[in-house]
Amino acid sequence: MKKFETLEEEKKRRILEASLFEFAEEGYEKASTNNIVKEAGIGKGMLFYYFKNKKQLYHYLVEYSLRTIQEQYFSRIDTDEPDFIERMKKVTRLKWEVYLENLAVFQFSSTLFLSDMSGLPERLLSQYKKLQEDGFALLYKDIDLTLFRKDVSRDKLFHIIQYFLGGYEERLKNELKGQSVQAIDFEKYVKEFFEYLDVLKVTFYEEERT
Amino acid sequence: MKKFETLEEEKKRRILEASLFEFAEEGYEKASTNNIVKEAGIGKGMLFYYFKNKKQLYHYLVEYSLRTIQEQYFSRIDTDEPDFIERMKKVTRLKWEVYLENLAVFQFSSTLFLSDMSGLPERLLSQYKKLQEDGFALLYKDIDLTLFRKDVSRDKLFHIIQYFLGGYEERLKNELKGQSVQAIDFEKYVKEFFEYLDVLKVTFYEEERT
DNA sequence: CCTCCATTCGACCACCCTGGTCAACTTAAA
DNA sequence: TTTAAGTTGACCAGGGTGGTCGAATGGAGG
Repeated sequence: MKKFETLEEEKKRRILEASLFEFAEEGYEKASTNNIVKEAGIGKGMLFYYFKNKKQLYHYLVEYSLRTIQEQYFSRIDTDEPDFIERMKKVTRLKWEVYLENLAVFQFSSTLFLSDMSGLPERLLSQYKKLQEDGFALLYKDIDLTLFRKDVSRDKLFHIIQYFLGGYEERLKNELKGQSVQAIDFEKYVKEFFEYLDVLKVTFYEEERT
Repeated sequence: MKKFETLEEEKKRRILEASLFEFAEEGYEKASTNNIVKEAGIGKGMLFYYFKNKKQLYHYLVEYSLRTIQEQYFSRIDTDEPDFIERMKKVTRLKWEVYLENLAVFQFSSTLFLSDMSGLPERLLSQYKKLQEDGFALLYKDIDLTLFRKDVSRDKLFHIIQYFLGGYEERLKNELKGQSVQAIDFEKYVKEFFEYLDVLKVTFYEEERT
């Protein structure tokens, strides 16, 4: 939609943010265009001047979100780090940074990925598929497997770390819910998180050969 | 509500289940009494014959859920097991069993606990507080701390296990979403889960003294 | 100054759903 | 046959829905 793209940045930001949050919280059907225009501070008519209807707005948001995640997050992951746990440190730190700078996009996406996307246009579906593949590869490519201890299943150690990351992230989101982004002492949580991963290094990696 | 309590079991079950699911999925405000009566297969009038209004129905569901979790789950946790990981095995197995037998209650409760409960009557609030305290004690009371290895923070090992449990549970819920309860090969997941915990025993507990 | 057109607004539309009521009906017991 | 409890769904006023459109605004070009 050229009309929307050429808008001044600030207004664009307000409309995108309001729309992403509304769809994230309510889902497609129940999201209210009235709420969106109220939150974005524009007249009702403008939304349908920029986007021809609710569905087209939604598709625009999906594309925008997938692109943002690709550009801001995935494309910046450092796959030169062969130590799995060290890579997880870097990946997670980057993820949180990008998350806090793009709250609306991430919240919209996390509900999007859980929802039924089968109704989306082909172009968006393949864009999503590519994102999945990239994300998977970036996490596991060129990992040095010899670091792990050998008396238990390496796959299980791998997965335990994954589940731990998921659980920790969720607790973090719950704890920070409602706080303003600026008020969050980011480094404090990074430090604590790294300490946990260091414990996993001691317990999951082979002992240092002296 | 005496009217409702003395109903035949089957009808009671249908109404409870329909209500719990509706409130769980939509939240209090957006939950529709029309949907509930349709799903429960009763006339609109009956719901307001049993419960004087929407709010009273909701309060009844809260109390019912708290009571169910207390009776079916918490009161059956075995606190004689001093080995933390072994206790987690027992607790989790019991939790899953009860979860599958009371899907509606657990789904309602998990949204309830995340929501703002400050508007609830005092009686329900203190009932909830008691549940929290009990749950905490049952998980940590009389644990044998000497089993853990001593070269890393015991608290961190504790928490990592907690986060792992949370992450694993969430993945399981996602994987099983949409499947009918009967179709689930419960034991398969229990077995896999226990294997993970055994890995944690090897890595987090002190080596056997020979 | 006027003209023109892109931009902006919000009142308005027909439609749908809401929590709750109530007159009418059925059932079952006395 | 009488009485009361149980049950129904049409109905209500109120509010929200996605989307439209006539009118107002503002700035550029003549």
